[in-house]
Amino acid sequence: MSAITKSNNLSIGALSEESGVKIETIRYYERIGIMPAPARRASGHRIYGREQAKRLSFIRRCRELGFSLEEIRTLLSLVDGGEQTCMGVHAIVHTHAASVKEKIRDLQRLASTLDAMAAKCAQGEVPYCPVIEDLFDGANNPSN
Amino acid sequence: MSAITKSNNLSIGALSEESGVKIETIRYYERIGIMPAPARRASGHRIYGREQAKRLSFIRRCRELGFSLEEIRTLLSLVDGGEQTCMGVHAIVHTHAASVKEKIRDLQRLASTLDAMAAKCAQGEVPYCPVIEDLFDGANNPSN
DNA sequence: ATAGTTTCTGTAGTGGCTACAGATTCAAGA
DNA sequence: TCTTGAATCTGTAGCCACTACAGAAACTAT
Repeated sequence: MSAITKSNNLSIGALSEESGVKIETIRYYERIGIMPAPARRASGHRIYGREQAKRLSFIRRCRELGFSLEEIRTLLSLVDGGEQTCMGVHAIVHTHAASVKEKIRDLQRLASTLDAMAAKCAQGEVPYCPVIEDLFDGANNPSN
Repeated sequence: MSAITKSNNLSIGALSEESGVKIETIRYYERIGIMPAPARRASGHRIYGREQAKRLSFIRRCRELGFSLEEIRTLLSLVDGGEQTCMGVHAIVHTHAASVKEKIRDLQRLASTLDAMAAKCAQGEVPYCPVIEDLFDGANNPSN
């Protein structure tokens, strides 16, 4: 909205605030080569332009979607190299979506096991707990 | 089942095999104090007994349920201190279950966003991708 | 001039392992 | 007994994606 915050010469602090990415993280991204080294003032302070601000926001959105920095690197290299196709992007998105869904299934299994445990456990204030017993004696092991 | 594998003097390798926890991880658990330092042979090789084997299996099961080592440490200190109550255990299990469920919700939101992205993307083999556009131009930002 | 904020570089810590390197020790066969 | 190969030992460094410092320099405002 405000024209001021969309200035063309951003300090790292301004960029941080605008993008929601912490200063240290921005420098980290530069160090690992996922953000390009920006121009510098005579003093050595970094200055960023619109281009870089967009790139950083792209990275942040991808991170929020759970993409790894390696995946993001690949995505960005497609863009940078101009070899970007829907096919390539789709493959990455699809693979990532599949792994997210797998993780959901894992966690759902976990959650129901934990609920079952908690249900057993809630009953008493006695100094012996069936949950601990189960975990110690191998509740998941049919041979016991 | 076999009496042999349930021997009383386990080498670290035997313990590893029995518990399904890698040798390096067992040593790591010892280093961080979640497993007690075992007896040693004259040569310095570690020897474990039933007690420790049970403890390690307990830890492994807890890890499979997604408990952090800190949570496990707390659980174990309740057991070790004899202060174990259903209440205390229940609190830990319940808190953990809640955070698992929260993570599930997060991931479900992610998954549907990713699906929506993939759906847009699957269409063409052209060198411009709507997904990349969205991510670059701030699809989630209503002010754009 | 001075105070307070921002930025700079470099390094180390987080969790939960995992992977080495290089030295010893063990177990089994000839 | 000797030898070979497997197991174990210690210690350190790497993984991911940051985060948190320390100490110095440079900005901004009064």
